[in-house]
Amino acid sequence: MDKEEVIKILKEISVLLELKDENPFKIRAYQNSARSLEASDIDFGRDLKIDDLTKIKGIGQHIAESIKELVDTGSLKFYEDLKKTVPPGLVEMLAIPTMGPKKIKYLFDNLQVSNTGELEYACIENRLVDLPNFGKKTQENILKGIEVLKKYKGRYLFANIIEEAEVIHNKIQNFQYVNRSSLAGSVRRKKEIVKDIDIVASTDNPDKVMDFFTGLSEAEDIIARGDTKSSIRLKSGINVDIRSVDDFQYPYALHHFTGSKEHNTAMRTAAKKDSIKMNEYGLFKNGSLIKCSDEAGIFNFFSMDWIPPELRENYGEIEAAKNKTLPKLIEEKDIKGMFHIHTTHSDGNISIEQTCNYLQKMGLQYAGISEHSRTASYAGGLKNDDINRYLEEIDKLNQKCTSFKIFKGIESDILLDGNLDYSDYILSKFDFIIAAIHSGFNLSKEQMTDRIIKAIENKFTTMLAHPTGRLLLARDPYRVDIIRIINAAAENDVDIELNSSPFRLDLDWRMCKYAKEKGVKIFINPDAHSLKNLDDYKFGVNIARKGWLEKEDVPNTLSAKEIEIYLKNKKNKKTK
DNA sequence: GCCGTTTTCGGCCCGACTGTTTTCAGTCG
Repeated sequence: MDKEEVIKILKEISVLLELKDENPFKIRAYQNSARSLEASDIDFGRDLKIDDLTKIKGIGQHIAESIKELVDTGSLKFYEDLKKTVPPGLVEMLAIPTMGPKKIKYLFDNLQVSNTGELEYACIENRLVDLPNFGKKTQENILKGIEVLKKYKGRYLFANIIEEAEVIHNKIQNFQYVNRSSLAGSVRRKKEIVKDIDIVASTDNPDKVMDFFTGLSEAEDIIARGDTKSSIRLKSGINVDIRSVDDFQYPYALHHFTGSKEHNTAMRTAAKKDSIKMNEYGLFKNGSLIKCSDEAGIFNFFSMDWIPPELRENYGEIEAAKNKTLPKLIEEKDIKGMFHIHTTHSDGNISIEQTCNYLQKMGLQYAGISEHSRTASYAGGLKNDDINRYLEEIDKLNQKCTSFKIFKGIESDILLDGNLDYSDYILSKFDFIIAAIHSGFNLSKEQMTDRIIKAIENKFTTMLAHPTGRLLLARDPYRVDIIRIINAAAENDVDIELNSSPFRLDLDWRMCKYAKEKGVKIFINPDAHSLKNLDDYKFGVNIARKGWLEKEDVPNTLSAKEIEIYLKNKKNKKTK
C-alpha cells in the first residue's frame, strides 16, 4: 500500500472515530498523523521501519505500528473492525452543510436515521423539531443543506477530472484507426466545473473506434454504444462521450462539440445572415460544403481571428474576433512569481525555504509569503508576538539567497466592522497585505459589501483575497455586490486576487473581464498550504484566460525587480 | 493517541456564529 492510501485511511479513521464520539484528542491524533505523513518525505519503498515513522512529529508508537501493518499487509484490523460499527450512510451525511458528527450520531441513536434519504424524510415529517438542542430552524437548515448537496451531484471540479480526461484522450489519439482527435466541450473550454468529458475523433473506421472506446479499462459501465457516438461511465461517476466523424468533417465537429451552446448559437446566427448553414458536419452554401482544413479555417471564412476555446462563451468574443481585437491571453509561462502562500508559520505544511526552493526550480523569481493573521487562530494565525520572528526569518533567507526574492506579507482578516485585525504599526511592517473574509459569512448583501469596501479603503490593503468566499460544489458565495467591490478596488488602487485553488477559482472569470475594463489588476495566487498547491496556479491561469486577461493585467507576470517597485510604489503612494 | 517531562501523567487551539437555550451545544474554518 502506498503513502497516499495510508494517509486516506488515517483520515477516514479520524472521521469514523468522530462519528463514534470518541475522545476528541484521539481523533486529532489521527488527523495530525495523516497531515505529518503528507508533509514528510519518508520513503514507503521497501523495508519501512517503525523507528523511522516515530521520528516524524505527530506519529507515535501506536499509529506507526498501524501504518506498518497497512504497508506490509495491505489492510488494518482496527480499521476494518471500526468500519463495521459505523453505517456508511453516516459518513456520507457529513457532506451535508450544518451536519457534523454530533448531530449525525444523535439522530442515529435516537431516530435510527442512517443515511441522507432517511434524514430528509425525518425532516419532512417534522421529527427533529422537538429533540433537545434541535428546533425548527435547525431542521430547515438541514433540509436546505440536503438540497445543496443534491444540486451539486453529477458535477465535477475541472481539477479532479482533467488528468483522467487526458489519459483517456491520449489512448484514443494513439489508437491506430484515429486520424485526428481532441478533448472538446467544457473541458476544452477549461470550465471550472464540468458535467462530462467530450472527445471528438476522426476516423475511416468508426466501428473499430467505438469498440476500442467502450472496451477501455477505465470504463466502469457502458452507457451507450452507437455507430458514431458512444458513452461510458468512469469509476469517479463522470461520463465520457465520444463522437466520431469523417476526417473532412473534423474541424466543424470539433468546433460544434467544443461549444458553448451560446457561442454556437451566436455563430450560427451570424452565418445565417450570410445565407450559410452551419452544423457539426460543415459550413454549407446552397447545399454545398465550404472546405475548411482546421478550426482556424472556419473562423477565417467569416473574416474572424481564431477564437481560443476558453473564450467561446458568447461574452463578446465573436465581435472581437471580427474586429481583430481579441486579447492576447496570458499563458503559464508568463507567471514570474507567486503570492498568497502559507507556510509552517501558520497552517501550511511547508517551510518558507522549501517553498522558495520549489518555486525557484519551477523557474520563478519570487514568492510572497502571507500567513494567516491573529483572528484566524484556528489556522495558527500570527499573534503580535510572532510577527518579528516571522519577518526575521524572511530577512535572513533574502540575505542568504540573492537570486530569489521573498516578499513579506500577511493575510489579514477583515473583521465584522470592516477593520483589519492588526494595528497600522504592525501592518506597516509588511511588503503587502492581503485582506480576507474568513468568518461572518451571513451578513446581508449590503452589510457584507460595505464591510469589504471598508477593508479596500484601508490604506495598507494591497489586494483582496477570494472576493466571494465560494467553495465550488460545496458552498455558495456569500451575498456581496461584486460590481461595487470591483469599483471600490479601482478607486482605491487595490488589486484583486484570482484564487487558483481548484475549489475556489475566485474571482470568477465572468467578473475578470469587468475588473480588467475598470483597470483593476488581478493577482493569480495559489493560496498554497503545501508544495502540491503551488502547481494550482495553472488552474488560475485557465480561469484568467477565460476572463480575457492578458499578461499586462496580472502583476505577478512582472520580474522580481519590477514587482518590488510595484509594491513599494503602491504602499508609498497610499500611506504617505 | 501523541508529546514532553517538574517522565508514566496531564494537556492537547479556539473564536465566531447559529440556534438552542437561559448558559450551552454544535459547526465551521
